[in-house]
Amino acid sequence: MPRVIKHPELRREELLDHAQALFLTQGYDRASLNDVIASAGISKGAFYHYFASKEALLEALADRFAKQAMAGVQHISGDPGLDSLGRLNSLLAQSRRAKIDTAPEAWALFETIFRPENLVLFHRINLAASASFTPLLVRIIRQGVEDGTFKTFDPEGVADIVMQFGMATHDVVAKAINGGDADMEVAIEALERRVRLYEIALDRILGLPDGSIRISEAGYVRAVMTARRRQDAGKIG
Amino acid sequence: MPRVIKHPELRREELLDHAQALFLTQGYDRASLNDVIASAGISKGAFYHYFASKEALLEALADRFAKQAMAGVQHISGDPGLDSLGRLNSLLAQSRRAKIDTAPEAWALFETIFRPENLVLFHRINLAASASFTPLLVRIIRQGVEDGTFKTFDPEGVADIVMQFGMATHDVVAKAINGGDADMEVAIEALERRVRLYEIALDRILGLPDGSIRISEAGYVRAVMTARRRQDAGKIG
DNA sequence: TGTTATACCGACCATTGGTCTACAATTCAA
DNA sequence: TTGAATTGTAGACCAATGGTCGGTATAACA
Repeated sequence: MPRVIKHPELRREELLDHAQALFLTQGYDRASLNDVIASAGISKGAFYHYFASKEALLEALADRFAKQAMAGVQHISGDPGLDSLGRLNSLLAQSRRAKIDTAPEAWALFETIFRPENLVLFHRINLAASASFTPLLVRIIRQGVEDGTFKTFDPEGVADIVMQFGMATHDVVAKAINGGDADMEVAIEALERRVRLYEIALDRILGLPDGSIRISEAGYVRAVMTARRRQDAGKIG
Repeated sequence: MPRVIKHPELRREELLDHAQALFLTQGYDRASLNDVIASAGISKGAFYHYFASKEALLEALADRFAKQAMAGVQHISGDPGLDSLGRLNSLLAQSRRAKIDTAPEAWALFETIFRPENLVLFHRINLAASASFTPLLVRIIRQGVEDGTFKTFDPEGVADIVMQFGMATHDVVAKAINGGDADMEVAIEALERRVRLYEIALDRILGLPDGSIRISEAGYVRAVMTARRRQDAGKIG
């Protein structure tokens, strides 16, 4: 094979790109290291020059996801134009949008991504995202408790619950898809219904009137997906 | 190796026992099939006579856990001596006790069990348990909604949230242990605080006055663990 | 220019989950 | 009691996996 030398940063990103595509479509376990390096057109030696192990690759990938998702969210907790509830809503909506936007392939490949073999990857991503988001969340909830908007004795705990709700999406969709009919529409329906439940649950946990928390923009998932699909169809057809 | 033939049921259970011990202490991925068969003193051929794959072994193990956990819980949803809230409380408390009792090794090996490598196993156990518990939970919640005790538009969703809370224990403890100080006392403290939060969260999600839901029996985990430890110490010393 | 550091290659390795053939132990009909 | 079918067991074998290693080409810098 010809020897091509690239800027390290670039090569690293490339590797992450290929790993992402493979991990998302096949799952972390099923996608072999050989697949990754073949896809990236690189040798084994080169790979291990950049990552200490397959595990480390996963870690790095999750980190990148988390970092991307955090972009443009940092400012919210200090935004003077918003009250506590506004900040919380803003953060939730943004994080949700970021989640969907940073991995649109994943959401487009709805049926394949939400499979048990992706548990590990998803968990890692959420763990990384959690590590970044939680402090922000906690700060906002604390502020809300202090100014009397929210009512809870355990802001960290509530923040964790919020993150849990986010992670649970995976299981909700997985259940809708794998359990019986593999209909995408049904899965989306289930997802949106669940998000509505989470909103109200959060309202009540924080002692707010029903309807205060607004996570979802109705139809956003569907919009992203169908846009993607049209795009893919264009590519293939 | 000498050829020893055992009653199939027995051998199967034995295999599950050894698998359980290894999976719990080393994690599903790290414990190799060879480890399992070596531990069980059996050949590869024999193993594959009982299980179609390593995956199937995991599945069977999770099923066994779930089945054990379900024992003595079935009757609750029809208990005429309890109202909706009583049934829910009874179910939650029982399931929690079952969870701890059926895998006391796991809870005794607190530090080793709550590690990332056990994600897969834990998820499988909870999935299996979930499949059994959820219908019961849903039935109870539905009853409560009908008789006006609970207030929610999505009983299935609330049931899922309850299961989520149960599963989240893993992450709570994992965070307390892996993140910084490996102090067991701290981990238990965090766990019990979290359970209290879940209780109140559930109260509010279901539209009940704070303090209605009672999942925990304070100190139960600690009691089981210290008992175990004393026992182990006796064995070693 | 020479030399050190970096990026890269690919043969090689042990281990893994899994298959297969051979054979021993049981079961049970004749 | 015999003997064929079934069930349980052993272990050699397999392809594929994640990972190592010695070596080489390119870049960076003196």
